[in-house]
Amino acid sequence: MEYNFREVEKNWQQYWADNKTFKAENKSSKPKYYVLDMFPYPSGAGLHVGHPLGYIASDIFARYKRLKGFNVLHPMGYDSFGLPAEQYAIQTGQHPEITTKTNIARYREQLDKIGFSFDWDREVRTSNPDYYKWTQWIFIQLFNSWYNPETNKAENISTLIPKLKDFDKLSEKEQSDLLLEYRLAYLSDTMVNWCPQLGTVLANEEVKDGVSERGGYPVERKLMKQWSLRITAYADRLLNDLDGIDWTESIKEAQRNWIGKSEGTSLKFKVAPSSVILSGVEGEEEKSIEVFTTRPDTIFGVSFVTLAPEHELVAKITTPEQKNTVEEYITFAKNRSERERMADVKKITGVFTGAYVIHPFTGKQIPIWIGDYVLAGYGTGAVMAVPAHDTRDFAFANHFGIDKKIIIAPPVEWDFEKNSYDEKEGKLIDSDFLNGLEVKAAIKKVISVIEEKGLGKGKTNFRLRDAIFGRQRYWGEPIPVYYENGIPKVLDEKELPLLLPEVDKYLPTETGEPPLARASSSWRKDGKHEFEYSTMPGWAGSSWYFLRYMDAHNEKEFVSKEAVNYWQNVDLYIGGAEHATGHLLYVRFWTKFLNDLGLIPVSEPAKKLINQGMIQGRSNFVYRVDYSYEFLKDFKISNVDLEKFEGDELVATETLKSLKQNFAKDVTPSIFVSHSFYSAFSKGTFHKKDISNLLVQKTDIYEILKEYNLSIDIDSISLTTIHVDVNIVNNDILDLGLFKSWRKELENSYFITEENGDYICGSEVEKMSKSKWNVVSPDLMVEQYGADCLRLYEMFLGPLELSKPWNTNGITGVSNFIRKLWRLYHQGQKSESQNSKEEGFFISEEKPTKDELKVLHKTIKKITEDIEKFSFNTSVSNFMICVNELTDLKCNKREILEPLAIVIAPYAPHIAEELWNKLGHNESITYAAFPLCNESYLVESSFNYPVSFNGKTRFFQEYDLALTKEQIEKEVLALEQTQKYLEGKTPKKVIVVHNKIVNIVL
RNA sequence: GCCCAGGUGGUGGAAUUGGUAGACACGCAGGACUUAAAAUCCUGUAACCAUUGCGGUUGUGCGGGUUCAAGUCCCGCCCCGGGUACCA
Repeated sequence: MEYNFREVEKNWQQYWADNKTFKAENKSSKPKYYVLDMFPYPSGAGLHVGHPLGYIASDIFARYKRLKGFNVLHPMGYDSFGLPAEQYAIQTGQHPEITTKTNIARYREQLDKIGFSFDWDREVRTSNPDYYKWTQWIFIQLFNSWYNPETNKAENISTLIPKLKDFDKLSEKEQSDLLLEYRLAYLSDTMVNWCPQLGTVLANEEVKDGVSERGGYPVERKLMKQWSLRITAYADRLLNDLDGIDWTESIKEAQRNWIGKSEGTSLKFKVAPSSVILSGVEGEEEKSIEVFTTRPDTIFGVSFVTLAPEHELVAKITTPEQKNTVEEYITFAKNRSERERMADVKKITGVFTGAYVIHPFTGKQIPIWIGDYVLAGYGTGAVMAVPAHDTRDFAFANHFGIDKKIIIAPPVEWDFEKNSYDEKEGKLIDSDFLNGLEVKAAIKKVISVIEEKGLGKGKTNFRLRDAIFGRQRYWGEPIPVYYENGIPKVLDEKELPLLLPEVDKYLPTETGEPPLARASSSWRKDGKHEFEYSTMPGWAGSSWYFLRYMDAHNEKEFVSKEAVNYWQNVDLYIGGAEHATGHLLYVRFWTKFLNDLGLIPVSEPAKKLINQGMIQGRSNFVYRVDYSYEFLKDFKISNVDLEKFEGDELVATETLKSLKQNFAKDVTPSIFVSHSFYSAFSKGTFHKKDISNLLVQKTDIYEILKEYNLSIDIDSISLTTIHVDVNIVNNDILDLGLFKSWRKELENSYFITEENGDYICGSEVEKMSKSKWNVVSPDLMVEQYGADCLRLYEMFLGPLELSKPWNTNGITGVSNFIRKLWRLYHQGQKSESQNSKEEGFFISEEKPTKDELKVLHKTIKKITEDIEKFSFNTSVSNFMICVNELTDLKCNKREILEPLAIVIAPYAPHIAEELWNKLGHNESITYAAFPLCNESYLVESSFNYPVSFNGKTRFFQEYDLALTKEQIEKEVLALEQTQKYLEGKTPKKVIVVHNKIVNIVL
C-alpha cells in the first residue's frame, strides 16, 4: 500500500482542529514552555517558502517539548495594521480592513496546510479593536509616566510633580508643556524623517540608505510636532540587560551598535569677547560653546571647533563679514536631502563663522566653523576638532587648510600627512600638564582637572534616539489623545477603544492633514474636542503581542496577573535578523516599562532567540533579441518620400521612421536565445552578425524579410535579460509551451535553443519577491509532495540560521524517505498478488535484536541532541540513516517502530499520527512520551582503530575496548602491515587514544 | 571604513573537547525490472596518477605557524553575504 499523503494529512489536520489538540492551558501541573514565532504581516502575496522556515523549526520544537511533558504555548496571530493594505486601499478604494481579512484568510489556509501545532484559540490581530484597545491603554500608561533617574525606573507622573519648582504657579498650558518634557510618550517639535510619497514620518529604522524601507521612497529631514516615545531613558538598561539573555550574538551586537553608548566628557569653550563684540551682541552675558568629546586627552591638539549648521549659537556669533556665507551654507545644508548627504559622505562642506573661542587651558583663540559632518541631534551639536587624532577632523582640516597639532606620539611609525592617528595608544606630548602620560592615564587626569575647574564633567552619550510614534496614515491604531485648548490629554480607560473612524478617502486632506482629519465632525471627544489625527506605527501592536497570547480574550486587562505569572516570558523565539534594531528593541523597551509599573513580572520578552536565515529566491532569465529592420533600397510606398536630403545628407523621413517602428511592433516576432548564446555574446566570442545569421537560419523571419523586402539592421541587435516566472522553468529548462501562454505578447515567440532542443535559462540568487518572478509558494510543494515532506525538506536544506537560495533539487530524496518510512511499517505480509507494492501494515510483537535496539537508541540519542541544539538539518539525515538501517535489518518489531514514530512526530506529524493510529493507539501522538536513550544498547565491546603513520591513516585494526593503551601499542607494532609502513625504522613514538586512533610517529 | 556571519566534491551540506574529511541527500554514470516510459531497486561517484590486482599523491579560500595529529587552534591576507554609515 503506497502512502497517500493527501488523504492522511487532511484527516489529521481535521482531527487536530476538531479536538483542539494543541490548546494550551493557563493552569497545569506540567512545567510551562512558551514558543513564539515572528509575527506575520498578512501581505497580499501570501506565504512563500521562506516564511515557514522558522515556523517549521519552532513547531518541531514545540511538538518536541509536548512529548517531553511540557505545557506548551505556541500561538499565532497577525500584525495586521500596516502600509501595504493602506496603499492598496488608496489605489482601489477598498477598505483596508477587507483586504486584511482576505489576506489573513489566505495565510490561515496556507498555515493550516503545513500542519502547524498552533493554539488557534489564542489568535490575535493587532487591527481588532479588542486588541488595539490595550495597545492604546499601554500608550496611556506611557503618557502618564516619567523616568525617575533616582529609582532608575518608570513611575507615575504624580511622583514627579512635587520635585518641580513652583509647579502650582504655572498656567495649565505651561504645566502641560513642562510635563511633556518628562512623559515617556510625549509631543514635541522634532526633526523627523518625512517621506512625501508615503505622506508620513518614519522612525529611524524604517529608513534604509535615505529611502523608506517599504517602497523605497526618498526621505527628508523636517521639523514637525510629533508624538515620540522616550526609549532613550531605557538606553542603559537595554544595553546592559543584553548580557543576561540568550540571544544570538549578532542580534545583540546590532542592538549594542544601535544604542551606541559612548563615554566622554562635556567641555565648555568660552566665546572670545572680541567675537561677541564683533557680532554686535552687546550687553549679553558671556557665551560659551559646550562640546562633547570622548578624547578629552587631546585638548591641547584642538585647532578649531565645529558647530552643526542648526546649532542655536550660529546666528549669534557669526561676524557681519561672514554672515552671508554662513546663511548661504545653512540654507544649503538644510535643503540637502538625507539621501544626498549619505551619497556623498566624502564630500566635505563647511564655512568659517568669523568667530573664535578661547582655549580653556592655553587661552589662545580658536576659530569656530560650522559643518554638516556635525550632527545637531547628537551630543551637544558641537565638537572640538583635533585633526591630528581624529579622521573626520583630519579630512575637514585638510580640505580647508587648517593647521594640525600632534600631541600624541604614536608607538609605531606614522605619517601624519596621510592619516590622523586615532588609536588610544601612545604618550602625550606638547600638552602641558599631560605631557608624558599614556593616553588612558591622560584621559583620567584631564577629566579630573576639567571637573575641578568647573569647565565640564564626565558624561555618557547614546546614539539611540527617541522613537517617533505618530504616523500620518489611516491604517493604524488611533492615538487615544484629544486636544482641549491646545493641551493634549489622554482618554479615560473607560473610553477605550478609540475606534478607527470611517473616512471617505485614505489620503491626506487638502490642507495636508492626515487621513483621520477626514472623519466626520462628530468624531470628537464629547462631541467637541478634536482627537489626535496621527495613528500609531506598525510596531506598536507588535511590541507587546507576546503578552496578549497568554490571555488573548481578557476584556478587563491587557493580560491577567495569573496568566503572566504563569507564562512569564517567551522561552524560545525564532525570528529573522531583519528586526534586530526595530521590533526587537521596542518589545524589550515596552517589556521593561510594563515591568517598572509592576504590571508584569519579567523585564525581558524572550529568554532565548534564534535567527532563521533568509530563503532567497533563485530567479530565472530569458534573453530577448531586440532588433529592428532595415528597408532595402528598392522598398517603396507609392508617392511617399522615405528619404530626403538635408544639406548633403540623405536622412530618413518621419514616414520611414514611423514605418520602421510599426514594423518592429507588428511584424517583429519576439525571439529568445538560450543561455549559451547569451554568455558567448557577453564574453564577446559571439557577435551581432552571428545572432543575425542565427535569426535568419532558425526562425521564419526570413519569410517575413522576403515578403516585405527588409533586412535586419545588424547594429540594432541587442540582448535584453528578462525575469521569467520560475514556476514555468524546471532545472533551468524553460517549458516553451507554458512560456508562450504566460503572456499574450509571447504567443508567437521563437526560441533559439541549445543543440538538444532545450531552452536554458540564466539564473541568479536574489531576494524572493513578486517582481522578480521567483516566488515559490509552499502550497505547490504541499500539493505535490505533502506537508511532512515540505517540513522535512525545509529543515534538510541546511542549518536554520544560514541564508540559502530555495531550490527543490533535493526534495525527491526527502519524498523517497517518507515512502521508505511508510514501507518500514508495511513490509510484513507480502500479498498474494504479484505486485509487491501491495504490502499491508504489519507489526511483529517479537523481541527486537541487539542490532535493532542499537539503531533505535542511537537515533534517539542523536535526535535529542540535535533538537536541543536546533540542528534540525542533521536530524533529518539521522532519520534517513535510521530508516535505511532498519530496512536493511528488515525490522518490523513494535518495540522499535513505536518509539521511532514518536521521535519522528515533531518533524513529520501527519505520517507519525497515522502510523501511531495503526499501531493501535486511539489518542493523538502529540502527548505520547518521547523515548529516552538507553545507553546500554550503545555500548561497544571493540573499536575499529584507524592506524596512522605521521597522522596519515593507512589501515584499520579492531581491538577489544578492554585492552590498555600499552597492549594496543604492542599489538599494533606486531602487525605485518605495520612492519610494511615502518620500513625497518623504529617508531619515535606511538600514540594510542582510547576509542579514537592509533598514530605511529616515524 | 567599522561590526557580524560564512568560504569543505558537480550541488545542498556532515564531521563531539584537535583524532578515519566528504555522513545523509541530490545530480551523474552503469546495471536490473519494463514492449516502452515513469516509479522502484542494485553498483559506482573528491581530484589526479596507477590499474590485472595491490596501491600512491594531493586535497576543507590563500600564505605562514603550533601539534604525534588541524576543516577545527594561533598570526597575516583574499573572497562572498548581512548590518551600519560622518555618533565626536
